[in-house]
Amino acid sequence: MEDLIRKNMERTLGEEISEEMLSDLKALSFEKNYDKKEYLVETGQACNYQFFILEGACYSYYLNEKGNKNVIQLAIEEYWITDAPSYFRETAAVSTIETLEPTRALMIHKKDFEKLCFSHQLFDRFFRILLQNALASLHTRIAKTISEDADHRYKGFSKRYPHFIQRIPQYLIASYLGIKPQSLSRIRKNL
Amino acid sequence: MEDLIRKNMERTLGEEISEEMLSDLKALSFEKNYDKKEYLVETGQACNYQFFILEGACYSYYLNEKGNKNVIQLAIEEYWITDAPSYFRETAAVSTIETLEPTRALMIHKKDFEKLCFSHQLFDRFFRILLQNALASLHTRIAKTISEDADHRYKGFSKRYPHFIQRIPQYLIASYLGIKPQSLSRIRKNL
DNA sequence: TCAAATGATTCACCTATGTTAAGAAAACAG
DNA sequence: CTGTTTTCTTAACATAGGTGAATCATTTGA
Repeated sequence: MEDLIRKNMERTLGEEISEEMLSDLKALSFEKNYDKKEYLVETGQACNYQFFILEGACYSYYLNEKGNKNVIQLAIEEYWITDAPSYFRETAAVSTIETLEPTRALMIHKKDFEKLCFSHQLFDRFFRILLQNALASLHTRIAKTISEDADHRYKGFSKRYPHFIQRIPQYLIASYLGIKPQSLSRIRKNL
Repeated sequence: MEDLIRKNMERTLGEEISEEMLSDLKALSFEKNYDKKEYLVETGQACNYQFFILEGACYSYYLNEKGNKNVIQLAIEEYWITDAPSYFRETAAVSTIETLEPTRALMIHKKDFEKLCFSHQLFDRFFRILLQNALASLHTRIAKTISEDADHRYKGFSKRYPHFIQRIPQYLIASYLGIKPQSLSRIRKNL
């Protein structure tokens, strides 16, 4: 289904987008296929693209000094993912983004992103709304991370993101929740 | 100094803004003074404004079931603060925003925010950049919260936000870091 | 100017989660 | 189908940080 992106934009904006806008988007973006375990972004390099997942699954993580992965984002079909610091400022990526399955993604270069926003106010609005939503979600995530115990966080996560529970390895969900895989296993044992 | 807001916008955008833009902003925003311990936003009510702090200090927090405050944002001069879920979507505020000192803030109603973005592309851009920066910071905060121990988080925080260490009560900083005031006190004792 | 409220510290004890290590189960590759 | 790698589980033990209670210090405001 080629028009996942159109659907995503129209749902986010609450209005239909013109054919012209869509064709400008297609002209300034492209699709790419990745195998399982390939990198979309690597720490330390410039992240020049944001990705809209058309098919597949991936995740982003930070590595700390001890070499542990700390999962920042999970993404499957219809999710947007990128290294925000690098894409939006002019810095090196702080996270790595890796596929979990063979993945097909729509990619938008940051220059083209600026062009799109400049040429259609509706793009500006669309991306502003995406950012607003992301911000609201992160506020909620922070609040839960600092206030709830691991058990509650896992229950809340499973309820809110059942599609992730089915597709993402448990040890990555554990990391996303800020706990160790063994602890998540223990939590699941007690229902 | 009346033009804190201009300074903030120009620094963020990396370019000067026109007199016209500035006067449109002034026309669609207003200033308000708050006493210490007043609410800018209350949980459950619509949050129709975003606030740019001209003078003073405030913080936003979620209350969990047990009635504990969980600090989401801290803000002093030149910081923007609002309840993102409520301001950007059409929902009730999930957080409370309260002053810590007598505070003077510039307020922008969400309707006027839309108008400003619509009438000057540069406003769109400005707010998109604000959001992008906020997002990048939250990614970092999440990563640190789930990967570092309390001691490291406090050290990192003091280094990055020395101005908050001086002005914000310790028990709120503890909450921001996801720990109890007693623990922060224990951490500080060991330098 | 002093009582009351607020914020910080300390301590003894407790608990959730981390650590290490091992083995079972599932997924994958040849 | 079979061996290898990845993911998940279990358990014994260790520890960072939570809890509750008491005390001290500081700020506030009547």
